[in-house]
Amino acid sequence: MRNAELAQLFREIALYLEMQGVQFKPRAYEKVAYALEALEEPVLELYKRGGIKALREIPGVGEAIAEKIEEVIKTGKMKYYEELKQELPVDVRGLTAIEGVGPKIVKLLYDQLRIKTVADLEHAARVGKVRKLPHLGEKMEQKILRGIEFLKQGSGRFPIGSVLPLILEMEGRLRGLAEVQEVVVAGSVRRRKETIGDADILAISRKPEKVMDFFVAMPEVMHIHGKGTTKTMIKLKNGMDVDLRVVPAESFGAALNYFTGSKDHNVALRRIAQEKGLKLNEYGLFRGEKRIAGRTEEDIYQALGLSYVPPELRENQGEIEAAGKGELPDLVGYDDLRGDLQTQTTWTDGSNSIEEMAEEAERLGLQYIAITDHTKGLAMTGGADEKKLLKQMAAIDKVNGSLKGITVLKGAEVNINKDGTLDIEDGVLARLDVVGIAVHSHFNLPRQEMTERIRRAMRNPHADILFHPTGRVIQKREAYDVDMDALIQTAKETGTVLEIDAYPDRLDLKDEHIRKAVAAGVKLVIDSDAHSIHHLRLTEFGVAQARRGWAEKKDVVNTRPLKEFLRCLKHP
DNA sequence: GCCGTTTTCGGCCCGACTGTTTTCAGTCG
Repeated sequence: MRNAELAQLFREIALYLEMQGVQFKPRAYEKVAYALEALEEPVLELYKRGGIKALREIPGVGEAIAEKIEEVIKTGKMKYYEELKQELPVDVRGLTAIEGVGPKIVKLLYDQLRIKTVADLEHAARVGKVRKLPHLGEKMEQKILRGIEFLKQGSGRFPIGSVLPLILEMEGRLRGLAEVQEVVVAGSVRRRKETIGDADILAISRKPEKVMDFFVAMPEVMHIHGKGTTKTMIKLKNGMDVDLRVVPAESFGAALNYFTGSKDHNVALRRIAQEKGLKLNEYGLFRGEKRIAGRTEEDIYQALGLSYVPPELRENQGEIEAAGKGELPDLVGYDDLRGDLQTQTTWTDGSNSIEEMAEEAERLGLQYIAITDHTKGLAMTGGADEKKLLKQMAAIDKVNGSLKGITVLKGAEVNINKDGTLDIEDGVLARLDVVGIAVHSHFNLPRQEMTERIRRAMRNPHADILFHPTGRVIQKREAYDVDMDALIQTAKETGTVLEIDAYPDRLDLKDEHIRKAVAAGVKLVIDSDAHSIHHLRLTEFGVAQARRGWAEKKDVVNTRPLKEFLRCLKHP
């Protein structure tokens, strides 16, 4: 059983226990579910390596849960779960996924109407049975039907690249109001998570009614969930929920901190406040009745004895401990990049010429750009063979002759064959400035074989950068099964640079891999993977990803000037 | 059920809004 499936099992147990009104245990199971999802190594491997003792090393896993995991590994089943399921044989996960439906309502629906599935619920709501239940009414019935409709439409999460521009535009409109003194986007958008569930916007205003009226009147609004003077919640036509909160100036920092999250980071901060005899909420940091901080986030962190934690790090993954010791990383900045090492042109599947790409890159302030069109293994893109590559090199020489402010590097996105060899011969690779290698086929190899395949390719003395190392496409394609620890190790040994592909559908490496790579001293590069001039600016998402992985400027080789950058590559 | 410079028991983050209430439960973040 995979980690994600096991996590789901525990999450369901948490829901069942909540339905029964059990105290505290649901949190314990939920916590383990999160921990399992965050775990890089398959639980099975972990167990094989260290048995039940190793399982207990997982945060939140104690004796009872370790035994339950062992039971699943040995028998494929969990008795405790089966019993809970038998007692209340309902699709808790499906039902609670409906907006406004939680475990208590699921239980009510089952007890009163024998509703087990989303389909059952939809039917009951359509014929008007739901509104007759205690605590539910006509409005809840309608809300449930709307929630079911929305669920049918999709996952409910949006890749950050698809929503950030709109959110920033809405922020800008609010900023333009005379009644608004300050406005900031908080939530997972501010933390620059890979996908966004909903957006939170905070504002300071003395006339909140007017701000809320303006907000709900925006043309993108499809539905108003609720509207008050401090909190208003809407759904946009694209399906995303956006909350706007108006807070007093003296609490703005506290509110910003609170609504930026993550939830885990907040909980940890509150614990620290508690230990100091203080109370932290969205209105400020209090000693008794007295507010001792709250106007800015900086004040709050300082009052808690912590250095300021950048939003991208706020996941309770050790940043609070580091902030306490003054050991937070000096993160790579959004303006630090000097070059872009993965771009495609009309020579293959890009839509702009070498010259157009170079000119746009120069306009964006870059000093160098590598042209890395596909190679022959990717026939559908018109991938280059050796001959075509040599021809393109000559074309690049010509462009370099006419451009002054930027250097165009000769590169390629070379296919890694199934056996780990490359699809361009070494003699030609040797003549390129930058060789990127990437997997574009045979995604379903077993873990061991895939790992060996890529390691072999990395050992090629010409292979400078491993492009999009896991191959995932967010919400479309799973990462292929590969041992990333082994790849990081090989990158270290061979001096191969690992790419953070900034294209918002990829964001590959993931944050936890970046963090491991940084810890191992592996060099990173942030690329746009641009297929047109409009994509070149997408590197900002890669920088965000790098920051979420604790990367510093020194870890990212394309923050360096050209000559220094070239010295970071292999030179056989 | 987990966890521990309050370690083997007694805690476990906190508040807004809705819809249903007639003082609050449930959901959400």
